[in-house]
Amino acid sequence: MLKLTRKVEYALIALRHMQAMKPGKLTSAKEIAEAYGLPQQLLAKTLQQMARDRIIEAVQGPSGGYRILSNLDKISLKDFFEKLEGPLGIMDCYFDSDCVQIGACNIRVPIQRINENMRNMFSKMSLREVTQ
Amino acid sequence: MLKLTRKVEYALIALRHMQAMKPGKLTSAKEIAEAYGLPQQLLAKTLQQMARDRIIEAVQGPSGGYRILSNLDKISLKDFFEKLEGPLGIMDCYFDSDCVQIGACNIRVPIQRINENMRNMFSKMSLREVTQ
DNA sequence: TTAAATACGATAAAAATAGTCGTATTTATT
DNA sequence: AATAAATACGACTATTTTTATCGTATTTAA
Repeated sequence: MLKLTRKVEYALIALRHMQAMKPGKLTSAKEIAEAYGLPQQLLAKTLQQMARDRIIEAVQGPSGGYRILSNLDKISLKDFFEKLEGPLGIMDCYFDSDCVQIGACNIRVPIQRINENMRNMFSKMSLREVTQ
Repeated sequence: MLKLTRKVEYALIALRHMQAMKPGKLTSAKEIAEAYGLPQQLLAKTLQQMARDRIIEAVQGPSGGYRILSNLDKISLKDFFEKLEGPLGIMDCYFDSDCVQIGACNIRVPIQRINENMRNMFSKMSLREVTQ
């Protein structure tokens, strides 16, 4: 309950790994996968997604790989989570509107209050705090 | 991602329903299920669990049902979630130790920092804040 | 005695997550 | 120019988790 997905987990591991290296130096998906025993293909997809989101930069070809692109201080955990996994909320009704409950539901307002607290909390934490 | 389960959702709906009634009055699982269009048996199990946890009280026999037992001000959301779903944490490594990573993992410490923040946040919110 | 309610283990169904496969593209190296 | 090592990514499969149902027992008011 209230769990992160592997995708996010692998992303954090990879970022932390990249951050520990000399600036500008590239790391490949294979290298990270072997270092931490992660499924390479799945990790690669996660890295590709982060590249699309401009968090990291991808370099193709042999001796290619990935390196950190953004300033991780400026990315909140909330934004990071949402880039990888979509809207952050304790319950779907926060952004879905196809809930069958409609009028009957009696917890929508309190749930949104919890959501706000969560989003607020993750807004205040930067990605660097986690990766450094 | 970072979602509540239905069990918790149903529990909150039920609590809120009971709280809106005259003190001491009983409500049945059937009544709540019909009012909010929830699966009765699953809701019943959730109510039974809350009864075991002494959050609500169960009365058997016809004209039986459930009613609030605890002072909801004194139950934190953290305790409530953990009673229903077990330890609250963004990742299993917080309480599991059978993670294959063992030494290799490089995000255990930062993850635990996030966990602490989450637990702290939910410790500060009472169940009543959500149900009132 | 009956019926309406809780209690709960076992199982089934559905959904979400995790992982793999195959193939295309890019590009440094030879 | 050919090769090989890397990223890119859609489609698919497997696994796990969540959600829901079934069946039966127990309690107790009427």
